Amino acid sequence: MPRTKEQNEEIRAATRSSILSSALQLFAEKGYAHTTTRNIAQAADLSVGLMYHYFDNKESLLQAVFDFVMARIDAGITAVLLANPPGERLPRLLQTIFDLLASEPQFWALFYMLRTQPAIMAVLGDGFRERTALLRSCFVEELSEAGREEPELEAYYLYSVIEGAIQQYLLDPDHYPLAEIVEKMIVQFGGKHEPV
Amino acid sequence: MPRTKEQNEEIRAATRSSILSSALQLFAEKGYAHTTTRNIAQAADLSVGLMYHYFDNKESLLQAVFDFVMARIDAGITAVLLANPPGERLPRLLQTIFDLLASEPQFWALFYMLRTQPAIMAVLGDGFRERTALLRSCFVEELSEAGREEPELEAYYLYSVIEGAIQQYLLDPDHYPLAEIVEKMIVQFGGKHEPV
Amino acid sequence: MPRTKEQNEEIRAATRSSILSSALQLFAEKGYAHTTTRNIAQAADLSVGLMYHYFDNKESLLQAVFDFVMARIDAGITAVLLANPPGERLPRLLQTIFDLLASEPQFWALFYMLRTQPAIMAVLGDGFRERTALLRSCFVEELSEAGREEPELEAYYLYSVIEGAIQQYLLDPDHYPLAEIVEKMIVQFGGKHEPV
Amino acid sequence: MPRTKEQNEEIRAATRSSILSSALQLFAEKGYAHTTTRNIAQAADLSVGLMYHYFDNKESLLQAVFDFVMARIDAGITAVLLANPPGERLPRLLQTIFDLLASEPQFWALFYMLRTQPAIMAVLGDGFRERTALLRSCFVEELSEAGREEPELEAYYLYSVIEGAIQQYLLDPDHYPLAEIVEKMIVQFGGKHEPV
DNA sequence: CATGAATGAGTATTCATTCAT
DNA sequence: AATGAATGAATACTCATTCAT
Repeated sequence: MPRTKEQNEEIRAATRSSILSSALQLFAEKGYAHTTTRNIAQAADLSVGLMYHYFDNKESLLQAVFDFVMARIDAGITAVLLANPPGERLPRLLQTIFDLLASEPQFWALFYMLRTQPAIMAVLGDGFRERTALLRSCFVEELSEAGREEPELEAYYLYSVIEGAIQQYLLDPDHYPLAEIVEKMIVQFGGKHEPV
Repeated sequence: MPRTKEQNEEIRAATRSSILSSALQLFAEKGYAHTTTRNIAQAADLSVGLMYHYFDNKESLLQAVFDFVMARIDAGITAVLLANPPGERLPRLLQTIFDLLASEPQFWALFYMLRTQPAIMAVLGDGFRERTALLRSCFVEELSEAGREEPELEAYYLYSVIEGAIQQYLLDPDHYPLAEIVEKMIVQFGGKHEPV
Repeated sequence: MPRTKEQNEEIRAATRSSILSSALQLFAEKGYAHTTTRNIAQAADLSVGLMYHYFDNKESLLQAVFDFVMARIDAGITAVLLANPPGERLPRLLQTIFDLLASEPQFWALFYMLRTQPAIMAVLGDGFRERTALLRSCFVEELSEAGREEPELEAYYLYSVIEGAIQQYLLDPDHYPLAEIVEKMIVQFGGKHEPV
Repeated sequence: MPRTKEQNEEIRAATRSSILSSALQLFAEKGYAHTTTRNIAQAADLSVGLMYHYFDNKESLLQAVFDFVMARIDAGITAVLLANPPGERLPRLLQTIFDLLASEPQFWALFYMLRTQPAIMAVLGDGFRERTALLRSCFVEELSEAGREEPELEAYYLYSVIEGAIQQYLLDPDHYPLAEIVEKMIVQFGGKHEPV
């Protein structure tokens, strides 16, 4: 008797997810080029062949990992946007981003690793630019609502601080004063602008 | 007639430099992993074998390229330090860094590409951390001299803005408002702190 | 209610036949090596696993396809032999062969595709040689009955023309003058030999 | 001191030729799909990598082998055409073709093996059709010169006998009466047509 | 100093076949 | 009878590196 469709889909979902997280782990740890498909299969405790039942090739696995990571990030951001009124979201957004950094540093390590690889940007470049634009436009809206004078420019600036902070943290997590830096960001951008 | 020693050394220096700049160009363009030694040799217009007379292997060539780029950056920084008194160097330092970014973006592209590659950080990691610490200690000194209250923390923050700005610019050079961002940095960190 | 034995056998026969014709189609279209078992299963609209209930492996499926094709050819030949007296069968045999070529070219395409593959001839070689010998001995008998002087040699010659014609036709069905060629064969070999 | 250009070209020519003949041998013996690149390299007594210095990939090696075989066949045909006046070339052409068959059967084995493989015909198909058309037009000319009534049709017929004979011979070289068959061809097509 | 022919270990990918359900 | 998830051996191809000349 064959497995039912539901059984199969469960199996597929579980295996797929196992491959994805092994791949994420390894890509972040050793880099895309230095991670072999065999590495991934071994880490996910399955055969190479099976991996290819789930993903067409290494590149589309990368794409899927990227989407997976992005979905995680998006989920956090969306939750903040839904739970807070415009103009008060910035501190929460920052908190969300940096909480994720502390809890899942490999997400961001992967993110930046991919973003600086020309060969990979050829594949994922548009995805990256879209994300960046999206998040920055969030910032613009918040800064705008908060009555800041140059929301566009400040959004660029803020985005730069965030990215810089994330990467500095990843470079040396034990010494980078993440909490204070985040607080400083919030002070600089998060409070309502009180004109004299 | 055999070449004199000087002629030989000149040739060696020129060849070496040609290899280095070809490698830099290609690494920045296609990434380290996707650049073959043959690519580099062709770009530098010499045989693969000869390249191995100049560099032991691909990794040490990378190391040399890195040193080459760093020397270039250091030169600019040192010049600023020598030409200006403590407490007034910050704006010049920023200007120097971002001038180099505009004129030689591939320097920084390579810098960040390498820094996000685990496999490469295993080789160059210490170099990176040293540079970072060095430049940040410059900032600390300047901020300290300028009478800022939390020079250490501000140096971290400033460093983060700089890195973020550089990478945002590299991601989309045509739209990133580099000049305004730099100006904003100078306003935030470069002016003397005037206590009320 | 479980199926009766007859129902089961009917299903089996139908499934088996469906696999066979899918395989024939695909082998002829893409070649044996380029046809995957999955391809065949999909074309026959069943699972890979089930296919292996019907055929032990790809090779034995090929064997079965070959037998199937041969049976088809044999049937035509036998019918001619039964319906006509010795000495008058040659034109009908030719007609039968070339009618089948026009109606089911993939039979012959497969036939020759297999026959020129060393790896396949290792498996099917004897079968091929037997068929060839059988058909040629038919020719010998006919030519002999018809009073030709060198029936053995002429049978070889005739057989060669037939094979050449089939393959030329398969190479370029739109231009090869099949009908005229067959007619020429009949003129050359099919008429009674009238000694002066 | 590097090798001179001539030395290199000599080496390249020798190696290339060695690869080609090993590939021809193996393709003919085991078929294209069953011959691995490693097989070829081993047979030519060199490394896999080196093979790829000479041929871009397996397919282009096949193409080169095909061209090589064709050049050999062409050479024979051209020589006959040059050495004999129109109208008298047919017997010589046949002799040349079948001499080559006897001396280098693997040429023709390869030829027919390739021609019946759909996947390969996708690559070499045009080459095959060109050759066929060329040789047949030779026949047409000869038959025409010789005053035969239907040179076009006879050329098709003749071509078919030739192909059939070659393949029958390859199927069973020990028993196929090649010499007699060729003689018969010459009798049928090679003599001047003497109208009553 | 200079060349490029040569090596071979390493990698992504395919596919016939098995087997738990 | 039926499914399709799972296996892993096999294969084309790449590339850093060496070395004879």
